[in-house]
Amino acid sequence: MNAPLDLEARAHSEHAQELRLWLRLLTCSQLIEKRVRAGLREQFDTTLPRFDLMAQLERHPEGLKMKELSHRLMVTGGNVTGITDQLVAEGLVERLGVDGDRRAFRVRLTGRGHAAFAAMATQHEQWIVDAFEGLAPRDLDQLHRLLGKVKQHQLDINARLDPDPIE
Amino acid sequence: MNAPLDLEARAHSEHAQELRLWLRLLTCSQLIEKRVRAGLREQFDTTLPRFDLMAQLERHPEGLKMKELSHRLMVTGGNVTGITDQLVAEGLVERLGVDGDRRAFRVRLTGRGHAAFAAMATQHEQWIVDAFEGLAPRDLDQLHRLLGKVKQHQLDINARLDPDPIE
DNA sequence: TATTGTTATACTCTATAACTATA
DNA sequence: TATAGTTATAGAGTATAACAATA
Repeated sequence: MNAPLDLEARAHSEHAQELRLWLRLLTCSQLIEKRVRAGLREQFDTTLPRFDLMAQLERHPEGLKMKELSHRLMVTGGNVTGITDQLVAEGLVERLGVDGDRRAFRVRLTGRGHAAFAAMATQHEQWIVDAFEGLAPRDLDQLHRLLGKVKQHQLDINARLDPDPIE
Repeated sequence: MNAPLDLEARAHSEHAQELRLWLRLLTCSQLIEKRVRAGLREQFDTTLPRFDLMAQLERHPEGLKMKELSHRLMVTGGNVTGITDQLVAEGLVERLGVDGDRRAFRVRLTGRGHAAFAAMATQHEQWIVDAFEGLAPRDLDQLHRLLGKVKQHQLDINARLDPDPIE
């Protein structure tokens, strides 16, 4: 993996404050994400989208429908089918029928899937703790709070651009 | 594009503070990046890696070697070759010889490339200003400062894992 | 021998659109 | 007609490894 020398080169004008902030935000998330992806690949032979799908299912022991997964993971339906197929083939998740709608499935973690996710989540948590160990708890709080404003603003923009509210 | 409902579902344990911060950071950067990528595609028929490569060259009017681009963009050499080939084919960048080393090239923006980048950069800047318009200047400063700590810590970790200093 | 850059290849992730089956 | 999910396809983005030319 190369060193991130100069991604911030994109900043160049009178709105340099926002640009520099964005490029720094992007660099931070890329650096952390690269380590997480590499770790998932090397230690668990899996990928971030697969981990994220399993994380959603761990939160919803009763299972989630394909459409719900698609929404929550911010990807289109075909991708969820592909990732789910892989996980089904490995016995980590299963598709169950939905009462009253024979078109739909609930996708749920199997026992093996739950155990496998627990092992990955423990390691994942350690990577993240390491990534932020340089910051005081007060800094963590402040960052979380400020990023909350940023996140809410993005959601507002998306809602305005694409008035497709959450069911 | 779907709404990012519940990516923060990954957080689940006693280190919830770090996990929630990480997932929020990731969500923010994904939301902004998706809009930037979509805009570059729709309005300029280009991609983020191409934009980033041109941004590096704009900063270095004398040109950069392929290896330097690879380092700065955090991708491996083959990718830089591919992106550069596209941009050369469109007349936006050019490869020039390097005195004293016939293996290497300098890659440089052409006049057309410079003009094309200027138009994209103006629009890009507006997307980013919009993305952060909900925050007070004071918040922007604070975020920038805190993310500076995060970034530095990631660089320290990478330097420790991969002692491959910048030439 | 090491380095610069290219080529070839493969894999993951993604979006789009056409499709099947149910509703 | 509309919806849930699948399939097929194409393209972006990436890494790896083998290679040619030069140092």
